[in-house]
Amino acid sequence: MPPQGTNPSQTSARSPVWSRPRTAGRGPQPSLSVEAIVSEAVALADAEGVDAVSMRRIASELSVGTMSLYRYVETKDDLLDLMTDQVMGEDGFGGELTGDWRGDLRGIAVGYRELMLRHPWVLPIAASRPSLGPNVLRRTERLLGVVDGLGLHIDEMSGLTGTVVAYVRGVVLTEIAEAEVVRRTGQTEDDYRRAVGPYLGEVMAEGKHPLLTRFVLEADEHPDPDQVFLGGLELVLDGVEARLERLRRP
Amino acid sequence: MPPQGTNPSQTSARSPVWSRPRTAGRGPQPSLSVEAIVSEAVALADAEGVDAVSMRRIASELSVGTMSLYRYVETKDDLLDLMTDQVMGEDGFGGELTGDWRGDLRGIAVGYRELMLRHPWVLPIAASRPSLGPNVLRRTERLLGVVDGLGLHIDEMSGLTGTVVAYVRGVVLTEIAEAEVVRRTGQTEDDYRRAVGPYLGEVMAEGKHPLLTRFVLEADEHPDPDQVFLGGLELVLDGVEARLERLRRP
DNA sequence: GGCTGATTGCGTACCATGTACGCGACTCCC
DNA sequence: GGGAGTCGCGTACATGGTACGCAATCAGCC
Repeated sequence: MPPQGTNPSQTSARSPVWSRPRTAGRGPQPSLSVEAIVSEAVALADAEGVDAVSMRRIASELSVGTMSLYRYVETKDDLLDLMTDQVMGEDGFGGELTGDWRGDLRGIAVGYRELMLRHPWVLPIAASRPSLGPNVLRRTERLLGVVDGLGLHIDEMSGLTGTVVAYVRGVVLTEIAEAEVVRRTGQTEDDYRRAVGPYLGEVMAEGKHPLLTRFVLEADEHPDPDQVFLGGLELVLDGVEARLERLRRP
Repeated sequence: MPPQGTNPSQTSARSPVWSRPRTAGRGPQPSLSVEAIVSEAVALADAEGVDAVSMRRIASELSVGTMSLYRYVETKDDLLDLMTDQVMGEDGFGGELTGDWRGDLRGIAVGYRELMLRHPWVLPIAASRPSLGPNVLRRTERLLGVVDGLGLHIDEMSGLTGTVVAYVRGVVLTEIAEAEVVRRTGQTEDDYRRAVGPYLGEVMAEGKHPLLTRFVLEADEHPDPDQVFLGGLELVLDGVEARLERLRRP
């Protein structure tokens, strides 16, 4: 990554991947396709983590020279955008909305979390400027649709849904980080607890952390992550409900 | 990073940084200290982003050979843990709790967000297994203290506070990602909007995305991030309130 | 006061990354 | 059949973390 990172540069006008021309014409038959590259990259990222996705690796997996990939994809960031959009379409968006905002919102949140757990590398990408691929657009439309028809201003609609999305991302961020540590170091949560146990024992013996102590001694050691997520989600949905009521009788 | 990433290895028992012996003794006077290294690394990360924090760079900033750092710090990951804990203590934790759970929780959430915006690199670290440094421990204790004395089981206490924390992290994740893009590419949000405008125009013209269209046309173009965050936070706190009421009368 | 052995600083080396550049081979259009 | 545009890709560069081993340094013991 050459002179980058310190240049408030002139790149300010790159057009989005989605609207770049698909030139056709004269030369030899392309032996690859953007789709093939994207699919391979997704498979790699899912199986071995984002770090495994290097241009060299993708190329070798496709039995192709590294630099050949750059005939199809402008930069690695573009590739990541394309990967994200592919994956955002894979679950068919979860079917029609029912009109029950609470159920619909819950369904979307659950589906979004599952998608990100299947493809841990999407979270950081999805959380930055949305790469406006067709599938991302359809998802956004559907999400806003949940609170449509309730007489809200668009800013309120995006505020409500945005809050739920933020919660989902926050939870998933932690879950992914944990899984990532396990994948990279091979140290499971139990290993960790054992390694940290003696130190925590000392800390508890000091007596300055009574609640932490209660937590270590009394808390459920293996809470079901799904239940934890769903519990917090209902809490957030209660918050949405309260807000909706307040907005409807001013 | 040599043979790592594919080894379900035997590392399973590394002790936490916090409990490693500080050997003293025979040799020459150390010309550095862990603290000096950590401080330099934090300064660098804040000023130029995590990517600027390389062992070579820190060393050169301290006018010292690269490999000298490894006499004080075992790996870069350890260094990141140490950096995190340093930063977690910098705001004095925000003073005494008032006993008003809603105000206290709001204060902690606001402070936590500010801390992460000041030091964008902490989020991914804080979200994975907590590096149990002294400052992190005090923060955790304080957070649990907010919902202490309400007669809740420790699992409920950690569920409630965890949900709030997840929301904060989700919001901040997006804010940081945006800032990071600006820092790295120099493309501001307005530049982005301009670059993407024509493409979005086409999409809107198709007519398949009425809500997205409303959003583009009617939504506040420059919402105050603080207000957006606080708005969502109140929503979540309403959810907490609802949950508390339900828990208190079973 | 000199020896022993631990500790410090650090140069060198290895492998991995993204991608700019430019060359030769291919193929469609005229 | 020739020119123009495209494809595949080898080479090269700067950047990253850190294993290894050597020389300089100094505390403690005799």
